[in-house]
Amino acid sequence: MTQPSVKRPTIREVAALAGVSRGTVSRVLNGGRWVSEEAESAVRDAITSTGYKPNPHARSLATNKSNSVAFLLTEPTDTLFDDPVFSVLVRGAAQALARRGQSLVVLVAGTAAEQARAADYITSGHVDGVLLAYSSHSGSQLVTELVGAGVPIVAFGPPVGASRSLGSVASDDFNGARRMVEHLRDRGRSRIAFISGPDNTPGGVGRLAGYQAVLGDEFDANLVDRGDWSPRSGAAAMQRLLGRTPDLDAVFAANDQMAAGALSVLTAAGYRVPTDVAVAGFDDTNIASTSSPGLTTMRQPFDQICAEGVRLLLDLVAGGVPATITLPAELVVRQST
Amino acid sequence: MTQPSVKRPTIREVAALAGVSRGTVSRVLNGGRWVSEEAESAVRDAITSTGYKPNPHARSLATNKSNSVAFLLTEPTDTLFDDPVFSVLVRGAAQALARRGQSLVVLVAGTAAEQARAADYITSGHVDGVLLAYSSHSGSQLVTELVGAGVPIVAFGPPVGASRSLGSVASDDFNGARRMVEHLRDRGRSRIAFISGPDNTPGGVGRLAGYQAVLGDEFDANLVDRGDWSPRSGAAAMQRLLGRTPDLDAVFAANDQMAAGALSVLTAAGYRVPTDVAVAGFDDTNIASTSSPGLTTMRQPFDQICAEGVRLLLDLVAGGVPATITLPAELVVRQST
DNA sequence: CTGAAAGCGCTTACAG
DNA sequence: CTGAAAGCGCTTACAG
Repeated sequence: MTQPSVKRPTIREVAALAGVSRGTVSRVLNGGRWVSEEAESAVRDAITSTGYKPNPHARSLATNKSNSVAFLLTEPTDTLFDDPVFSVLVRGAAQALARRGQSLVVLVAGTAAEQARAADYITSGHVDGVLLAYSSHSGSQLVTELVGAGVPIVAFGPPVGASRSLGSVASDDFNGARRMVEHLRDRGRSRIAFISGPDNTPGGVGRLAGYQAVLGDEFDANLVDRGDWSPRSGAAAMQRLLGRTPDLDAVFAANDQMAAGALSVLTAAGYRVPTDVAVAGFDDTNIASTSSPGLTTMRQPFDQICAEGVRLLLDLVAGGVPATITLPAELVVRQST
Repeated sequence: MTQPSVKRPTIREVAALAGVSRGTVSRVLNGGRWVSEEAESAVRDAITSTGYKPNPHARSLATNKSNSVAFLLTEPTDTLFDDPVFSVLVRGAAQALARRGQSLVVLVAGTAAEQARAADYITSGHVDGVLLAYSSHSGSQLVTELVGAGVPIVAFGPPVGASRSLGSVASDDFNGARRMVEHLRDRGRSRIAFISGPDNTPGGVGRLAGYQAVLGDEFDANLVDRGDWSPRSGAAAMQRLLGRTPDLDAVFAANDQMAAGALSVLTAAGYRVPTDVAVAGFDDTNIASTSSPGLTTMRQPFDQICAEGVRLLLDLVAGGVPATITLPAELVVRQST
């Protein structure tokens, strides 16, 4: 037996109570321009006394704006979603949007079926734009489709591929990686290995390039291996590196998770960290402060990244042009180096 | 210069092309009952040839259903959101909802202002119901308000407080904790410490009770300390425990994060894990498999939890009554015990 | 099984 | 500054 709940008040009730037309109420609701002071205050009083709240669907229907955006995840497995970066981005984006009266819909689209559904959902008008989380090739077809449909999109991470039509926000991977390698050198390390992310991945490219840039002539391909961002892959890469270059005295992984994986392999193999081998990561997610020893890492300014990403996207929705924003990463030194 | 994009086809175009009324198209769209085969196929053809997609806002306005639910986070800080459990729940809930044609809106409401905004958002009709993530006292006022407004709610975690009006889904904390303590005893441990979550917290209560139940007469209050779920708090609790009961030979934390914090303190203090002290957690989040040594833990069946939570909530939205579901947790043994 | 019509609750030119 | 009215794109009794 549901409550015979009284019907919610509509703009009609408010108008009647305030003694004005519905149009006037609407104008008050939408900024209050072209409304006399008396009318405005009468309307505001009527709103509070009736407890009126605008029906968002009616509004969206009339304006053809949903006032919400999608957070689109196109990675296939749990591997990447488990990445703490995602929860930080989701939270940050939701908060930044809320401040502007917009909301965030989470779309998980790893499988082909999910991607088809996501494309449908997005192009149906449920959302005004899309925040793209670390999308690599796995989502490229979907992204291409969305771009073709004219959907405003901003990617977290450096632009890849169709960058002309996408906005993007990222931390400065190149200089961040350089900074970390310099830090390791300052600590007296000379055989610095690098565990990169997957090829062609946002983030993967720039960090490797930064590493190479500092090493210059000393660059040794044997000191470089690759993971897929997961801790497990970092551990495997570390194993291979130890086999190939047992004289390494530092390892810098392109994210914290792989660094943590590398750390556990080193520990298990009897190396002391940082005495024998220094370990460094990238991101400064909670895994960095949690592992023992604590992980030295480059902190991505996630709050800023989210705020700028949201701003960029809403600009695009309002008819602006795509921009690319790069923000500096900051060195955070802990016990591992 | 925006594309002078052709207007999207509406139900009107589809009806015209199919040679039927808009009502008939609508019936096809909504299940196809009371529609002749010829009419149905004509409509379907018209839909594909026009590329028609229903406008969700028009539909919501007419049906008074939003077809989306909120994922509400009422914890104040980053501490808890950093908890990997959240990203798992968000992802799982979003996927379970997508399968049913519904979507998930993320609402972060830690501050009072955010909670007021969230209440407004929810009661405005943006969503049909709420998935409540691990809400303790911090969100109780908001929850009370929502319950009062008749909003369907399902909580992740065992019911606390106003359980009569909320549905809930949780893993079996009590028996899960019992199982873990028994495992530690099987491993020959006799001085088993426990790090609990905050008082009155869903999850915190049952796990502590399970621990106590196994120990019975041997229960020693000195072996129990408390954290706030964060790694840092687990480390602090471990420190206190070591000071108070240096003879402990195992520590069981109520979640993986606190276990990881405890682990790092033990390691730093020169204890060998598990030789000197065994360490166990709860949840089986990625932190458990990442730490070294790997953490023995109780795995929560998150996929099931999400699926059941969504089912329950949609039932409630459809007029059902609140139910409480408890799912078994599973022991996962790694190197730390 | 099907169509005509009312209704969902807003917004927005258009006159004044 | 304000009201009357059309329009946004669906759904759903109601007749037939």
